Amino acid sequence: MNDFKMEDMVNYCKQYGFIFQGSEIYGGLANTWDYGPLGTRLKNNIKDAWRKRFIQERMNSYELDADILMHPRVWEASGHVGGFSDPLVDCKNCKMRHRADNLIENFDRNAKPDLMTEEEMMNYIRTNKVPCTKCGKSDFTDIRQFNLMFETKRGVTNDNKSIIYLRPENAQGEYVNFLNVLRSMRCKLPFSIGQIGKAFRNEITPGNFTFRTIEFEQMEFQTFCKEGMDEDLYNYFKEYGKKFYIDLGIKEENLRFHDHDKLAFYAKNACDIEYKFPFGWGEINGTHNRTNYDLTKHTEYSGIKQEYLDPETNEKYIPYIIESTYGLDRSVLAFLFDALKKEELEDGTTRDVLKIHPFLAPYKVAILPLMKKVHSEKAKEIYETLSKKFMTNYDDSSSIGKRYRRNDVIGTPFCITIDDNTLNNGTVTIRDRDTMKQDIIKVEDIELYIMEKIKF
RNA sequence: GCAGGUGUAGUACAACGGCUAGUACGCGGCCUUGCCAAGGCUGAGACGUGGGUUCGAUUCCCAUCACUUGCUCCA
Repeated sequence: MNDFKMEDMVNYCKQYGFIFQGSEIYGGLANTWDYGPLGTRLKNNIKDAWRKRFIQERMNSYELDADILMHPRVWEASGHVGGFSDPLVDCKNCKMRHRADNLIENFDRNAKPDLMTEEEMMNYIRTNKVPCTKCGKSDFTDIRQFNLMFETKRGVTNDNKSIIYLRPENAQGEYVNFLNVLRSMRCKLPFSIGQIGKAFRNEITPGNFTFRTIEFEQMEFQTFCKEGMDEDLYNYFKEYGKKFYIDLGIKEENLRFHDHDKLAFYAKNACDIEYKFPFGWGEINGTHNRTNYDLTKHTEYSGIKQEYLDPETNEKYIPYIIESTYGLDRSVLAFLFDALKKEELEDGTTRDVLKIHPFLAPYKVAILPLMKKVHSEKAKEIYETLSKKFMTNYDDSSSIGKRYRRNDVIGTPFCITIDDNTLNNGTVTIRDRDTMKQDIIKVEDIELYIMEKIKF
């Protein structure tokens, strides 16, 4: 169980510079959040961990950085222009909002709202007096479409042809560059394209802090393979993803798989990794077997064959794709919830400690001169050296105990105290956040000492 | 987007139709101390925004924005 509620987490993040409300001085903008100095470090460290695990340590994995803005035809091919919207109606009586297709389906299982146009759905509801599931009356507004893609326009003209979209998912960037990566990296199947980047969805959201936002960042991993290998890879990447979180310190009991029983139209199989947030289980990763759907569609819409020539069999085929997407903002939140602890001390008081994996910690080490007047000069010297290697914090105000606490609460794994011994013998006291144990080590050994313990 | 609730320093809370809007923790500085939130002195910091009523509004009213609970939505 988490020690902190969502509200406490929002305050914590604000207080210590992890996450601030977006546009706060103007009253805030719903569901936008800005990462502060420590949050940015944490987020970047998660990206680094992911990049190391998914790109660097895997043969045949390549990173891509595709543009957010893409040709509008991409979203026609992907189905987002046609299908990424919901037909919604409001009950005029009780103000309840419904999806028109769900209303019809509930009313008559044999009706096929998927095959109806908007107008046909409306007519069906009116002629059959389909009732509101809440109040029972049948008095609805017209259907309104909510397309979840953010639109913008390019150029100075305002005609429809100039509408472009902020990408609602990153995957298409990898798909449209399939042939480019294949050729330039001389890939053989199976190979993977990973990407970290932002996506945008114009959703009506219930908030939950950074769990659901209109602008969000994802770490994606698309593996291209031959049909037949797809299910093995799908199962492999589910486990691989879970291991990623566990290796970075998330407790296993706070993670679970959630297999989708209702699949999106492109998917053969889909499974989420969920984290136990205070509001319930929430998706932090999704792995999908997208089959050859996407590349087939892009072949169709672009007229360019998205095929692989198997060098051994000389067979040409459109590869299957296993997609595994990691929500970066959600991962930040999960890591924070999992690591932030209230710890009871011997004297009965408590301290908040961010017991986060050292690889993810915003600062790796804090330099604390025991006495400001006597030890600051030496402390700054050591700071200069260490900061070339790690994110290093420097704190010389208030008592030494208070400075330990300040660093505990932001997750700094090591605190180094500079005292008279440093001046005389060249040794420092290094204190471990989790064990509270202290070691006396030589100044020149600090780097190796820390390096050894922050490995991932 | 609908319905209800809530908006006072970084956080938690207080007060008031009119005087310099208080307290605690946190933050800065100085003194003292010197290895786990010590003490003293001191400093900075807030009535979400806009309009209305009023001689005067942080307080009452309206709107708006944000947060929040429920519904809805969620590739």
